[in-house]
Amino acid sequence: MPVTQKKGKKIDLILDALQQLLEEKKIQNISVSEIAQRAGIGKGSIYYYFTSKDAILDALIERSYEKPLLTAQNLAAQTEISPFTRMAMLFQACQNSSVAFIQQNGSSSDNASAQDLAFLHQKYLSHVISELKPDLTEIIKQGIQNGEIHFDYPAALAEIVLIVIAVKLDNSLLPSTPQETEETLKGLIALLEKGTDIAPGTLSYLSLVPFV
Amino acid sequence: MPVTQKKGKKIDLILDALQQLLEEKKIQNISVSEIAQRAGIGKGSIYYYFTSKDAILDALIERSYEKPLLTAQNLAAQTEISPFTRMAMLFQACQNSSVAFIQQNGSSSDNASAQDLAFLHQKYLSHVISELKPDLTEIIKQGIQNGEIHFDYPAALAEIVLIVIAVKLDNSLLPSTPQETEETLKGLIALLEKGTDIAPGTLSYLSLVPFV
DNA sequence: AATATACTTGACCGTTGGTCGAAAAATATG
DNA sequence: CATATTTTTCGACCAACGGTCAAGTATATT
Repeated sequence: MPVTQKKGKKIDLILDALQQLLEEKKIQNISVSEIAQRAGIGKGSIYYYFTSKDAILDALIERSYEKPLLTAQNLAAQTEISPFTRMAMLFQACQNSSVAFIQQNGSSSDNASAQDLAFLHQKYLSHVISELKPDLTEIIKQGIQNGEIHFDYPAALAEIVLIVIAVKLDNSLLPSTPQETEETLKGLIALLEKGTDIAPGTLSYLSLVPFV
Repeated sequence: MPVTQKKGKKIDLILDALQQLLEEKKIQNISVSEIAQRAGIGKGSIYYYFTSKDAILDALIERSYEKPLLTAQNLAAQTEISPFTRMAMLFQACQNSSVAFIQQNGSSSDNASAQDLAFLHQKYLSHVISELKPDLTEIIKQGIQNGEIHFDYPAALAEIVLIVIAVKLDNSLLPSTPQETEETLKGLIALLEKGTDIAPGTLSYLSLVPFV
């Protein structure tokens, strides 16, 4: 049995504990001792595997997006599928992953300003955008080669789309009503279709993304 | 001498102290006692004016953007100036304000992961986008009426532009090299010009915005 | 002068993130 | 199997934190 396997098991135990606790309360109100207790290990052991409380959170977010990110990479490689379909699948893959613990948990007993989740959200946004950008860029580039998309800055376009969608999807940076989100999304689609010479309606699937 | 005046003086003293300290180190490494010490008052007094450490930060950010936001509102009202010029002025006004303490301070002796500034940045982004949105929307609406801009979702367009620019300007959510920022910006301009039937080049001033 | 109100303060409290040395478990070596 | 060596576990411990508070001082009101 390889060492990494065993080490991984313990690490997963800790991450599971944190993930559980995050569904109950906010990070700022979760102590390292609490994580240890929930994981059924001593507090000291936590610091054998992680350098800081922050590092645990980082690892959890990374783990949560391992699978959808892999999906994204595979998607980027499948050139026989239309770039738009692949984009749609990419966004779907993100949606379906365990973003659950990112969502607001208003039922908690403890109340701190909504801003307390800043850590989590900042990390989520940062991670998902930067990881997805290369794949989406690749997809767009292929769309340009196929002549289905007309635009000179594929990487920039990928980043713009990801930023807007991720920020609106997160809904904590700029809390919005579903109507407002819908409007922004429509605007983005209109801008993209007109700005990249895509046939109107091609991108309409984006509005089907199950926001919040 | 009105009471609010005196109270305001003390509050400004506290905010000044925090602003100073933020130029030296990260919030997580700034203690409330330290703020009090720098402000020349007792720690207890801080809690006479603010309910929490977080609230001090909120107030500082709000104070920092009072003037540029006022400028933005005035700008929105001046219909005789071209909407593009007003947009440029708006972005300039934001740049010139005291965003200094938002910037990364790599020279500090203490080292925590860059993510520690999450609070600050989250609040900065949230504040500046939501406050500027109505004004930019108004400017765009006027541009549409003038026939200078063609687009069906002015509010959405304002939000999209603000999100992308603010996120890239902040440069902490998605740390980028100046070249990458330049590329994204060029892409945004191209997308806007093509997507809203603006004459090419009209928006090029955006690339002059002194990014980081 | 007396009373009431607005403001100031630092000692104090409960908790926290993180350290540490020792113990225990696991593994390797003979 | 025993012994040596490394890896892993642990909770008492620490300094430091955010926040409270009762007691004090200034200021205004009568």
